[in-house]
Amino acid sequence: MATGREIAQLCGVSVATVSRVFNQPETVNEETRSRVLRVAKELDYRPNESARALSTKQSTMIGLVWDTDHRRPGWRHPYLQDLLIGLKSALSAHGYHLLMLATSGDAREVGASLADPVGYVNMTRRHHLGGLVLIDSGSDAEAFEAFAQSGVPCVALDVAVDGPRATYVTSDNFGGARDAVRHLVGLGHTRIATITGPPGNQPSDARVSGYRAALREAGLESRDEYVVSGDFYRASGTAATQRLLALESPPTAVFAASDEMAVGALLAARAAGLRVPRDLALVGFDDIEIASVVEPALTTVAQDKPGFGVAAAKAIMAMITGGECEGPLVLPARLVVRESCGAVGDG
Amino acid sequence: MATGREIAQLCGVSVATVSRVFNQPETVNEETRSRVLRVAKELDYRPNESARALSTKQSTMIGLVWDTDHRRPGWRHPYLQDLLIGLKSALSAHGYHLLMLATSGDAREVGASLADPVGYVNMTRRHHLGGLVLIDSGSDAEAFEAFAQSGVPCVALDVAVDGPRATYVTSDNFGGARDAVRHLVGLGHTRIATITGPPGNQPSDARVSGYRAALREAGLESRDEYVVSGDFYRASGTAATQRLLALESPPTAVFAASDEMAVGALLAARAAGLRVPRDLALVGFDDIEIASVVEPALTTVAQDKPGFGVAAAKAIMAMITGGECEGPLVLPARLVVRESCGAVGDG
DNA sequence: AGGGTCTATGTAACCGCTTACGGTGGGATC
DNA sequence: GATCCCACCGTAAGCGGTTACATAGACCCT
Repeated sequence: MATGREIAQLCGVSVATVSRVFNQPETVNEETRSRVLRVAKELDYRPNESARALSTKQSTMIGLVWDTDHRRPGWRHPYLQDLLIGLKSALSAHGYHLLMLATSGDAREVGASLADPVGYVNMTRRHHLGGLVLIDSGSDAEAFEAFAQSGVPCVALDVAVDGPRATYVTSDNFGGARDAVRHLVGLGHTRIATITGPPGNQPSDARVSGYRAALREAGLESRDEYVVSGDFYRASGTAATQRLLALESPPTAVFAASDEMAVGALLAARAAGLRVPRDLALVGFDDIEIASVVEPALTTVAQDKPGFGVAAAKAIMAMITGGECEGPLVLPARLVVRESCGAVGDG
Repeated sequence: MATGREIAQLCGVSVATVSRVFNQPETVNEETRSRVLRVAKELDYRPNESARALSTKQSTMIGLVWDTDHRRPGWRHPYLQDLLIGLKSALSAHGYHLLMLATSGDAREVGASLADPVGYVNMTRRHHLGGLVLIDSGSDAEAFEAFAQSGVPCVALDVAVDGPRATYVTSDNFGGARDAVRHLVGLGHTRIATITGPPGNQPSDARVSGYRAALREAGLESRDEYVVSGDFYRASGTAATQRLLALESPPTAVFAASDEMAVGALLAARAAGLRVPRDLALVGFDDIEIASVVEPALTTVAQDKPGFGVAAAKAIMAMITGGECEGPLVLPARLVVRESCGAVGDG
């Protein structure tokens, strides 16, 4: 690889000038600049990122904190791939790259884990990362708080954080859930239950609030027995539905806080001999791929999946360049009506 | 952040000694070493990766080449998430991180794209990456070849590459397909068709070979009209199936080279008033999440998804440390029998 | 003509770590 | 007791950039 020094020699200028050509082009004479650029192109010069980072104490990398170790096996993030696509393309536009931080330690003690956010933060400093993207991995709000407080620009997904240079992006969980339940209400249901995510999980809590709000609006009482908690996984949706169906006055419609749980509910209904949507209407949340494929296709609340990545990237870049961080970013959540709610084709 | 110099001063040693403590511990006196380590711990010292990389011309990062830009919208890699989990955990064990390289250019010409592998390769040198992981993104075999030839250790997924320090990891597509079709043969089918991936796609080609081999074994003739090509997407599965059903002597069983296409086939069958598996048996490939959820659940060939990541990481690390690169790694592909082939519970 | 300004460039220190090379002291060897 | 070896450690030269500061010339003004 050609170095700046070589270019300098070939052009008869100093390395400082070469550096300036790339960093403050306006300060160098038109003719000199083009000469340097030409030679640089000929030599296929690429500035050494390590040297640059060492010198400026700033790299062109953003860290991705995604803890996979403590997950339940079988768990899949509902929209990781789209998120990455969005993140990557938005960061690319600024010349930034995404660094997936290693989580477990090794002999050299590179390690970091959510249990030890300090480790991550130090990784961040080690690599002079420009910022951090935190992917919600359950109920790690406390751990995330440590990141947010560290002063490193960071944006969390699906969990509210507070810190000097921290924001978060999340869907309009409240609104999405409210719309879903409104739709059910509009279809004539009065006994509407909900299956929630794990207690304390923020998106889940917001969805429950939306559910409650829609009931209130409609003048329907909200019964505690109709709010049963799951954990976002499919099996919990099945179990929750079984409990609901065993009630003295079982619901005629269920709003599940995740598509996985909605599928679980579907299985439970099927097992109980109920037909969906005729005997039990179902609405999910997330709009994962499965949603459109199950029989009947799942009515659900879709999130702007790549939008998460794009929004996160924008927020990070804003903090890096501007310094000020924006307030929480909430993305629209849109009800997509399919078959499981009994209103095919309706909006 | 504490630097090596600070530690050196506090310990009354030179920076060289501090460096040695971390890189060649055996060359430094027991007592000195523990003193340095203690102070390092107190100061929460973390070596500066940029400086280290600059000095050694080797970073602890592996590049991930995953071109999302030229993809059809809506396309999702069948097992990206598992792949990443596997990759990440295996790399972490060696203290390595995964860098998702930006693909599109910006003002600073950081850019790189599969169309310009040289760009990526330069990114690689810029960051002193230890190696590259190439994710198959269609039929980019030619582009990948350029990476493989660049001399950077690289391992490709699902596409054979050849180069001084390159290997690839793939499933036993041939064996998996053969098992699938054998199973169909064992069920009594004699008119078995296949829906392939895009022509030239290596996993697809191997699956077709497996299909042919199983027919040959069974003494069944392989008719050209029974081999219709798709593109891995769902819609192509539907279209292909329609063509197959319109044949004079339509098949009674279809082996699709991807689950997405199998689902497409399912839809086509349903639309044609056929019941699966009674009127048409179906087997897919990949075992994506959808497979177990559709009605009827899809019999398919499962790949060892996290295994891809782990194998890729191992191969890379072997090349980095050992120098020699291993031959192609082929992971087992296992037939999982569900309902769509008509042999529930059977092995 | 002398002084002030502005532009374009060079000089050199520095970022934090690695490593080749050389030096020191103590024990073993003859 | 001179020699040699070895374990341990320091000195200093990089790695390839960035940037504060200095310099030099051109131009304008009084």
